Amino acid sequence: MSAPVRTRIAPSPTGAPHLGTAYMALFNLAFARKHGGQFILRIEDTDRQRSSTESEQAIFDALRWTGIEWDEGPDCGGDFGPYRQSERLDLYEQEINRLLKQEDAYRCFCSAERLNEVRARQMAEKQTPRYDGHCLSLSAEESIKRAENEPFVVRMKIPQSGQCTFVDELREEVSIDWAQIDHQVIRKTDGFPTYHLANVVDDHHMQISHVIRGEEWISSTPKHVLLYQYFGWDAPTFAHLPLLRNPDKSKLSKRKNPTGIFYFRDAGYLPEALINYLGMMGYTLPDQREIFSLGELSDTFDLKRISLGGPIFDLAKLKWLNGRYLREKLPAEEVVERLQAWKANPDFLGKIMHLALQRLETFSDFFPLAQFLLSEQPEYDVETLCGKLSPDQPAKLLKIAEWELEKATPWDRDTLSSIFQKIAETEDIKLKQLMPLFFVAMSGSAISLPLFDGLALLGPDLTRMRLRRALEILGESGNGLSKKGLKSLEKEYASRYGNRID
RNA sequence: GUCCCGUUCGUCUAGCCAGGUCAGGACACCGGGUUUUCAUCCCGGCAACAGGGGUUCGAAUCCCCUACGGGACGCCA
Repeated sequence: MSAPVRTRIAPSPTGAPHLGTAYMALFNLAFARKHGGQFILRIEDTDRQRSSTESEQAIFDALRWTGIEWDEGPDCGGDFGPYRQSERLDLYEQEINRLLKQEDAYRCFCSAERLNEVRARQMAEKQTPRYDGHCLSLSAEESIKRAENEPFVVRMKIPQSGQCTFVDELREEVSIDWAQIDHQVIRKTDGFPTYHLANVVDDHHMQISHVIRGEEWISSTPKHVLLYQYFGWDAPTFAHLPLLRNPDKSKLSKRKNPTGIFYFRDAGYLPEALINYLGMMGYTLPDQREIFSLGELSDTFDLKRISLGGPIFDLAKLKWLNGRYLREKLPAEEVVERLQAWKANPDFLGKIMHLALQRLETFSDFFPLAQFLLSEQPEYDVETLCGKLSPDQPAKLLKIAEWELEKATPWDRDTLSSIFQKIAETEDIKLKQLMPLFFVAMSGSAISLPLFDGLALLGPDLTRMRLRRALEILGESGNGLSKKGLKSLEKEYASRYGNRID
């Protein structure tokens, strides 16, 4: 008589849709399907600064592209909506007030300055940074009164001692001392709930039965468990999956890997191969077959078969798999159709033609010119890349461009153009001298189609990989950035461009 | 720093829960064959139980310690 299985994926619409989202979605979906349950997409847009509707749309598009489908979500509705947290504020407010009334939470009026001081002192004394409970002693009357004209946050109370023990489906019991847990803010000054509160409230109200999420959440699970207790709700079953890793074993990051789902689309991978590959990261089907569809994964899916070591995302194996799909799973006619839908269509070729036309004498001239827009990565040697620049310059300029391009919104010709002009100015170098480097990094040749238009067509994900590849080539030839050089460049960049690297 | 999680070939992993196979498969790499080239395909090879201590007739498998790796420690999620 167990409750129906309902799983969810809860991405926040900040930045480009991440591979990790597809990875978690895949297992949530497979689990739901296996048990005849529902899979829900919920948008966690409680960060007002960083959330955007473009990003939300991109999540829909990216997941749809991979072939992952959700039963309920902001775009398709469902019986437990709305599925966008920014549309559920009343519910959170009501639940927060309940916690306040129960005295399981309290208002905190501490200033950011004071909190920073406290944190700095604790760090200096090598303690775990934690709220010191300053506002905990406020009386109910005083708290309410001050709230009328002072900004405040709401924090949840945490037991003074003892530990929280919860069951993770994949590792049995996990225990964490309450002393490790901070008095988590559950309502921000702007009135929005934080992740922890909204997540628990929504999972309950949406009747989520299994929370299958990344390992990074293990340490905050006690907060969630405690919230369920405060509310008097049954907690869902938790299962924390390993995190995808970079080749150096750190958590997969776009600094070291392509992590945007669109990278794979734009670089010419098949969604079914990508999904298949993600499915074999940390998981094997009972019969150990390596080529399988989402449906086949779902039919036999068993959470317990997940292996806990964080798998390294290996492009080489993904490519091999993609090749097998291309030559074994799809008929040639369909490959042609897919190829057309990819970039060999009038729309995309038209955009390139717009740039190439003046440079054509015959049709034969077209594809060589367009090649860099149709390939994953052009080839060139380090001499071509460096051109007339002094040896220490290319790496520095490429790195700065990589950082500056992070901020390019929208990703269009004019934005890109102004970014490169800014770099030229700040570095006190003529744009004309600066450009050959980027022409080569992007197209493999100093002579190519207009760069900014080209980059605009290429998109941020492919562009980033090309910059990185150029940096890699420089590194191999001994002209790269040393660890130290990178550090000092970061500092220099922060002061000169007024921007931090995060 | 503190806490939590993890650890089988370079990489993805099977085997572990219910101790007993030359520790199996795949990618990558190397060699050979097929192919007018290349790729595909086929055959072969290289290569791992992190270390130490227990329990046991017997440990990759169970227990403990150490090391290493990762994650978390935000009014981000």
